[in-house]
Amino acid sequence: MVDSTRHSVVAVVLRVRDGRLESLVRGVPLGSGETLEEALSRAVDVGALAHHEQLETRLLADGTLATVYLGLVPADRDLDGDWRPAGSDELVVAATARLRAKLSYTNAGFALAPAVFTISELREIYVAALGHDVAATNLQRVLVRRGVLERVEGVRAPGRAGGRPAALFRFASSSLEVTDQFAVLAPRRPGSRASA
Amino acid sequence: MVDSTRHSVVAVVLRVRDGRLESLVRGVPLGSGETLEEALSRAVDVGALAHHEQLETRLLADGTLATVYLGLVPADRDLDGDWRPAGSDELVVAATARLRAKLSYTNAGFALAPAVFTISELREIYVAALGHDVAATNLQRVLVRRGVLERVEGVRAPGRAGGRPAALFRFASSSLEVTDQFAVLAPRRPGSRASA
DNA sequence: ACAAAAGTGTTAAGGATACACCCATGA
DNA sequence: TCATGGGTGTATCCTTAACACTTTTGT
Repeated sequence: MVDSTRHSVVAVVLRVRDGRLESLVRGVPLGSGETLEEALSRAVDVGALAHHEQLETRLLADGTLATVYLGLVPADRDLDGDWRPAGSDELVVAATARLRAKLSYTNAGFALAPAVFTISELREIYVAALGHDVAATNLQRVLVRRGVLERVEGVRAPGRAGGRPAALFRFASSSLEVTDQFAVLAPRRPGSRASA
Repeated sequence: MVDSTRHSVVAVVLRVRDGRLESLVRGVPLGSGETLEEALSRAVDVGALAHHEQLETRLLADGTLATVYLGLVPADRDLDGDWRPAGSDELVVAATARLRAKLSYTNAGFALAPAVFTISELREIYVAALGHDVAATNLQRVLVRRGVLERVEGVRAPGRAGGRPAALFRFASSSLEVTDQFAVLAPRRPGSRASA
């Protein structure tokens, strides 16, 4: 047994700030007898992440075997580091792709949004993360229908330009849940209304 | 640097045989300087797999860090080994879950089906892999609509009990493709008919 | 009154399941 | 001609994007 391939854990963290998707990449070598999750928590403050999941394990250019994680930080939480616009870095692209997919069929938005928000604010986050326009009307309808969003007491006062006060919402759950079962060919499930 | 955590590559291979989903699990230690794919090809005959993809990397009970792959073998190809009914093994369960998901939104069936088949035969494969009943009518319609299946010349003669001869089909592609863009909130894509 | 922002009602289109019915073959 | 397996036509349901219209505020 030679001291063969070195192994490391890389965190690719994403957040939306000022209407832009930003990324932060950090890696640490995997310690002897250390868990992947333990190494991850050395690489980044896991407490600041509302959600994280493993992406893939790949051989980096420098010959180390890296297990890559995707982490998401809510808009109202701070995590300092070298944040950059989510660009063309290969790992960041993979992480972004995963995020976009999950925004479509899970409640992953909870991990990017602040605790309480208006539909307009949520729309900005989705636009930045998805990279294409999203209609506020449909965003609300889809997420409410799926039981992902819940109304919160009160409204947000309009700005200096006026306008109707906006209703406040929050995500019903703060852990990842699949909300759109894309199970084609499945028998029709009769009483499949939201059970909550 | 101690000779820290050992790393291995595990192949979880699935196939459908006699209407049942079967699994084969094989693992090898990752050699020094060896690629994950190289180790995989030592663990199993990759040439017999119509498709394979990485599942996850996890710490096994014995303390080795294992990168797990899912492999799929077509019904008309042979790969010997200790095939067992796909059961409750944790890795096999994870692999089965991934397979079921991919059967819904990709053309993954190509990796389980023989080169040419009737809809009935394909239905048996889907039933075994998905674990629930599938209507032949809808299976055909969904897959043909998506451009996943193609007609092949000729028909299969009926058995001794009679019946109409069955049309033959094949998969249009033999590499994994996403056929159902579950992209909710996306603007309507106008000319998105099959481009082939 | 008017502009601006938010929210609701309604329409239309597409995808998918279910089911009734027609087709082709062997005995 | 009847049973059997295969295939097509059609109806219905559901989800969702689009858009017009109403509501509520500030100036």
